[in-house]
Amino acid sequence: MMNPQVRQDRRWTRRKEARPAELMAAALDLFVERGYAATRLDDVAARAGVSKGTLYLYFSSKEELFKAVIRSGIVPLIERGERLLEENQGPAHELMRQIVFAWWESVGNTKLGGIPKLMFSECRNFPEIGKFYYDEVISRGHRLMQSVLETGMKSGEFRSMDANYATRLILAPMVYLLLWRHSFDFCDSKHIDADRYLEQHLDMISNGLAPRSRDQSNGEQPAKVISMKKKGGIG
Amino acid sequence: MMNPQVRQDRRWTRRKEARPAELMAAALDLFVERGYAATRLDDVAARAGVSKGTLYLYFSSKEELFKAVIRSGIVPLIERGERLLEENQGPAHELMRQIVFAWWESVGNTKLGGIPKLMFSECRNFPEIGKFYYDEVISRGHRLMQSVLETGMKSGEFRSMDANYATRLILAPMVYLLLWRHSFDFCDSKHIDADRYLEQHLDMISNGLAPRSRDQSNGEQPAKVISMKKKGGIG
DNA sequence: TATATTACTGACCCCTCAGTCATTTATGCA
DNA sequence: TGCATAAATGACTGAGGGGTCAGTAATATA
Repeated sequence: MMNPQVRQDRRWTRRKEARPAELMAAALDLFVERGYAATRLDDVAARAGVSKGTLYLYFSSKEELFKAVIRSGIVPLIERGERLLEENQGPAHELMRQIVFAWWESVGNTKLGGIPKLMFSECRNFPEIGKFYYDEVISRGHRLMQSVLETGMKSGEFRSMDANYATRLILAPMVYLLLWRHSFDFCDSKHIDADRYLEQHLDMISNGLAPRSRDQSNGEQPAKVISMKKKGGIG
Repeated sequence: MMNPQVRQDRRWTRRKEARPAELMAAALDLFVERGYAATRLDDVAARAGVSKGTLYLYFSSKEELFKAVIRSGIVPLIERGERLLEENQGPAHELMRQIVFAWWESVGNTKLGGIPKLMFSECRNFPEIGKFYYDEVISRGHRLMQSVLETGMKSGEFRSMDANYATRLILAPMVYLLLWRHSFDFCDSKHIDADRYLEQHLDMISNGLAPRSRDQSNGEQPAKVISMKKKGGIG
């Protein structure tokens, strides 16, 4: 809409190349803010600086627009993550740090962070898109983190455990942070500081709740104190 | 004839007392399955075995029905959680176990588990309900877990750390499990086994990824190997 | 400047669905 | 048995919004 040439006299200009991206950006904003159903195509078009008719020149339906938003927004990101892993071979815990913060900077802390929220909300209504997102984003992201974990286990940096579930448990608080940001954060007087949250996440998954040797000595073996073995009575 | 038991000849019966609960149950199912906007009141009524007109005898609007579903479904649960904590005073790690699994049995593994998903999806569209849910459920649940954590820190069972963020990090994978169940689980060929997932969660937050002493010795201090200190190069 | 092309507009169509209400049916009571 | 009343129905209404298309204005070409 902001053409550098002086265009005040023109009612509109032809910008075939730029329209789809602008429409998708506008749609992303509104879908994230209001959800799929509550987003009106008139509003999407208005935000992109065109009329609804123009929107239909580039996207054949609301659902197609939705698909395009998801695809174009997310696929480049996961590819970037995979490249990042290939290029670096440091210790597993360092790789994990890097992935966590790179993800936060390129997804969590940008408007793209709204996409996961959107997908969680809508994937039951659009199973096809849900499957696409699962295959192209979730499972690839999962594989990425799992390979880091398994590397660390092989090297002895991490203890051995079920890598599938451990991966889910590492990713869960990250995704949860995103979902929180795009839902309840507005109710929360003390907003989450993402860096601290992620920092403490890394700290907790590596060190757990166990007291460090220097912290405290209460006469019991830490390993015994902190183990939560199955189905005990409540004492 | 005129036998109250025989009702095949009646087109419908008067059941003033039972209707609201049946309508709310039907609405919960459909709201969770399809989201608020995509749920038709005709369908809710049909599932409850009445007509749409009857629905409006008991709820003045779709939004009021939604509020009623949330309120009636969730408030008893959090109260139960608070009672559970008051009644028990075992070691912190045992209390945590109990809360985690009690929550799973009474919320996660029932149809009530759909409510958090619903709230995450819709709270931006219904800020008033979102605030209500935040105050009456989220922050109370948070306080519950945080008090367990702080107890454990005071007793030396847990190391000391920021209790607010630690609480979030403990609750996040639990809520995430719920959200997953109600969104992407249908795409996932290997469905999450909730008990194993929660078990491993308790294990990870207490023991972290650090190798246990008996697991492996690679010549470094475990405390050093597993610590993920800030901003290192990738080596 | 004249003509052809096409990006873009916006009024309109039509269906869906929240919400209404006149009517019908069940039930308590005399 | 009949009447009064409340519970339940389902056809109806009107607004909102997805989707269309005849027309208009910008640009390319000559």
